[in-house]
Amino acid sequence: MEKVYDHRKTEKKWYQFWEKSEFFRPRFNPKKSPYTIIMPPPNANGELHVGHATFIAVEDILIRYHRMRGQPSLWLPGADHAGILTQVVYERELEKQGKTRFDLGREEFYRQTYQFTMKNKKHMEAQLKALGASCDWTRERFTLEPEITKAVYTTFKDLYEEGLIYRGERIINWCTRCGTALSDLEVEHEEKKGKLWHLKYPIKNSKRKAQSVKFITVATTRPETMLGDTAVAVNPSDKRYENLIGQSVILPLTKREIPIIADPVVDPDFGTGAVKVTPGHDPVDFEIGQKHQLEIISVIGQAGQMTKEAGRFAQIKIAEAREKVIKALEKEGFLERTEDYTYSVGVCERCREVVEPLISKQWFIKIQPLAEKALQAVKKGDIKILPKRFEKIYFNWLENIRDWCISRQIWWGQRLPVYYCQELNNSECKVKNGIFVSVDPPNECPHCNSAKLEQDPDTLDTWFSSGQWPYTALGWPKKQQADSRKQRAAKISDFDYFYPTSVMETGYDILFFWVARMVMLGLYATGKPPFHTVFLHGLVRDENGKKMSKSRGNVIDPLTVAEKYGADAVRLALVFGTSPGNDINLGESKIKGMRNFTNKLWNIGRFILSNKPPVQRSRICKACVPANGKSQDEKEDRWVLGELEKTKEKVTKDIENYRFGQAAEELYDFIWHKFADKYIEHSKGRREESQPILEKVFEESLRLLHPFMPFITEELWQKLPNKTSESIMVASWPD
RNA sequence: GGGCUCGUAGCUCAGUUGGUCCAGAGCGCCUCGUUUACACCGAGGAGGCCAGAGGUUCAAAUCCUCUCGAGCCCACCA
Repeated sequence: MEKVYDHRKTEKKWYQFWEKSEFFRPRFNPKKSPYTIIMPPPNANGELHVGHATFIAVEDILIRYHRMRGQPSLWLPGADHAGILTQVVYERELEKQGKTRFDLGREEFYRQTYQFTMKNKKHMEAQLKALGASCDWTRERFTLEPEITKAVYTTFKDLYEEGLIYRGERIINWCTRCGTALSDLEVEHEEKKGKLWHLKYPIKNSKRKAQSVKFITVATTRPETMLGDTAVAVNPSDKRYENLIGQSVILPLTKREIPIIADPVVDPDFGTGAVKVTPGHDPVDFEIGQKHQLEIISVIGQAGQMTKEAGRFAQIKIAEAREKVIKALEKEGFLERTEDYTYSVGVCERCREVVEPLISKQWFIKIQPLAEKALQAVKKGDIKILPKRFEKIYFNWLENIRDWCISRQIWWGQRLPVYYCQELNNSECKVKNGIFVSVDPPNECPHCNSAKLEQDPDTLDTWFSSGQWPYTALGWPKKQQADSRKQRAAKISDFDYFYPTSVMETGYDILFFWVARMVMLGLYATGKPPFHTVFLHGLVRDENGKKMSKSRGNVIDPLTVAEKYGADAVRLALVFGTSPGNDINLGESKIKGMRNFTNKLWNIGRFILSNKPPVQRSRICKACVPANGKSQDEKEDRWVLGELEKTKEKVTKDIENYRFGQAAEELYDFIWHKFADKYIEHSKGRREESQPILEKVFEESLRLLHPFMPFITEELWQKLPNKTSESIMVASWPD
């Protein structure tokens, strides 16, 4: 054995061995309850980052542990097409060639993005393997493969036919760069320094009597939207405006007459207590408009410029229009004053462009009924969220949820399974507006048999498909699909056997985006919770707790450090001393420390395995050591075996309770400071006698350590003179 | 506006239902040591009124209240 452990000589070798031996594939056994983790499918548009490495470290611990406990354990890998993000990434690639997606056209763009995605996916698979993920590659899935898409369409159709998916013209978040609608979650809010403009709206007929015109003053951060105002609202209990309610104002610049209305959402203490209402460009105003049946005027278009409704400001970009409107208002004496103001603007999560609320015809999920069940599932304890504090956050989100806009005006993704019959004069089609949903591409309209059909050009929100991942990846709804011959004989499909899954392990940042949606859609489509436990890990930050980002230059690339220090070291560094749900600070020094531990382990092995075999290799167990031997040696023996027992107990309990950081510390402390520093040092004076105990403690330590550090433990296991299985992966967990 | 997390050794963090690992680990620092497992090492050491104040208790880093600091998430802040 070399003096220093070289991970480069072992890691690849053992991964290939495991995969070839089919150790990653669970053996179907109807008598045993399976253990299943569906891997959060990485986005197939780039490299794996340290966040991926975290879930690999944690999920692989769980899977390897349960596998060693004898459960048929499935860790199902996959990749996500990641809708808008991938489209943005590939558009940037095109930009380098001076092209846009429109130069390619929809089909060609899709084809190229598909190729790009496949290339990335392949690369990511290699990265997952390099990090030691013991997932079942024979079951790997991709969100855009036909089977998955069909399953996603099936759910869409069911929801549509139950009236839970509808098409509506409503106010949505619009990204002018991406040219698509976004859900509320895809909009991030940024603080921005701007102005609060106070505008004076003249009250109609107010100058008949007096010389001076009476005004009502409203404040706004977006003066250009005043062109689309269709009311001024005040609080009904506001004494100041009591007698103005019901009157109207003449909207400056447009000369339109709009009413003064009363609505309780208006806060009388904010600003002047009077607010301009622009139902076309503000979500709150939209709701006020609905309540009071106000006209909707869209003055901002999808390209980020003023529409013809904006009159003389038409075609002008928003920012410029803002200045021009202010100038015009000032000139005409409608600008009362201006003050500095910090407000928040919505920006597109993917491209950071400012998001415009505007009216558009989109597809929505009526979410309340689904949310209610998702709430109950956690409240009743059918699903446990760990750490528990996230349950509260989950409840809060679901209790205040709004309908989910699921249509996107992008090309990359699953196209809506919605078709429009062009024979709208047919009576049956008239009733249904010629709209129908079909899982398979239809040849004709189901109502009038017309072949003149058009498919909706929109694509589905990527989270609508990933929200169904736990069951679509397992082959739902095609029940016959089974993996092994035994399964087929028992007529049990993967879905039957492995669903509901055991644990959903992911970062807390996608609790809403993904976890909550999986619960809602899983309960809806399968009638069962998609998993029993949600375990949320923290986000990885740099060694000073700062967010990792390319611009800061503090990014740790997991593959680079794995190459340098070994995948085992990186994985251990990601769990050692961490606690559930709390962020993880990671610096290279920590990884280096863990690398040192792998070397320590290696040298413990080198010491024990290079010892001459003992004169007689007696069977070692606690009972074999004289229970009340009085010699120092016997005390040492009993001590180390007792410590081993304690460690086994603690580590097992820690893993069962998801305290991986604690478990790692226990193992580190026992192996290094108790076993090596104390017992082994002491054994040097009586090597032959202590050899059986050395071997026993070493062998069990390797098994305990294996879920955390799979590679080095396998390498050492293979060197054991009396190993009990052909791989440590399939050895039993020490009890 | 609502909610969450954190504040423990110079730095980064553990500390499970309050008591027999309760004051810990890694990195860093100091002294010594190249004894045939390991210098990616060993032996020893310095260093913390567990943010502050009050309370509950026989007993609190651990539970409760408040204060002060740091960060994060949600929200219809015109």
